Amino acid sequence: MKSEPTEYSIADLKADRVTCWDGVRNYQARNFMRDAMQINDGVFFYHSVVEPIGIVGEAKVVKCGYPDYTGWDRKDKHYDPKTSPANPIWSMVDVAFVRACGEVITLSRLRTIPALEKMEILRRGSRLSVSPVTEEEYKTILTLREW
DNA sequence: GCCAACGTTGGC
DNA sequence: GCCAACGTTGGC
Repeated sequence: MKSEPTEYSIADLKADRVTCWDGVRNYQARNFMRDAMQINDGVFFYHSVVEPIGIVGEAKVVKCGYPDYTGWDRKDKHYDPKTSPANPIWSMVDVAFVRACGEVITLSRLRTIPALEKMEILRRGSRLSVSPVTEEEYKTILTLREW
């Protein structure tokens, strides 16, 4: 799960302990949250845009896909007039903090790992803010450092 | 700050 | 239903 740390960082998640992953307004990313993510699924928290870019921690799913109610909140920055309580379009999950990396696992390092070659987030032009990680990729990333 | 890649919109 | 125009994302 990708986030710009100026918006929401791993430190924020650590402080909050649990957060709802609201504001995703992309259908593919929504589908992963709505249809695929299950309770206790592991999640890597990725900081984008701000240096150093990369994986900064681990979280887990504690609540499965449910309507993102910020979509029909006119005051919310992710307000979307197309959605409503009667017609919920967007979904979110809740994730809980698990642990932070002592040091960021940088994007440039991830790109050097052959086992991660096909990972969605490393695909050229990938812009999905929520993307799948295979079990093998997950285990590989866990070996990259002390957690 | 640039720009490639991608998703969305809307005219036809 | 096509596709040009536009807006956004995000690495560099």
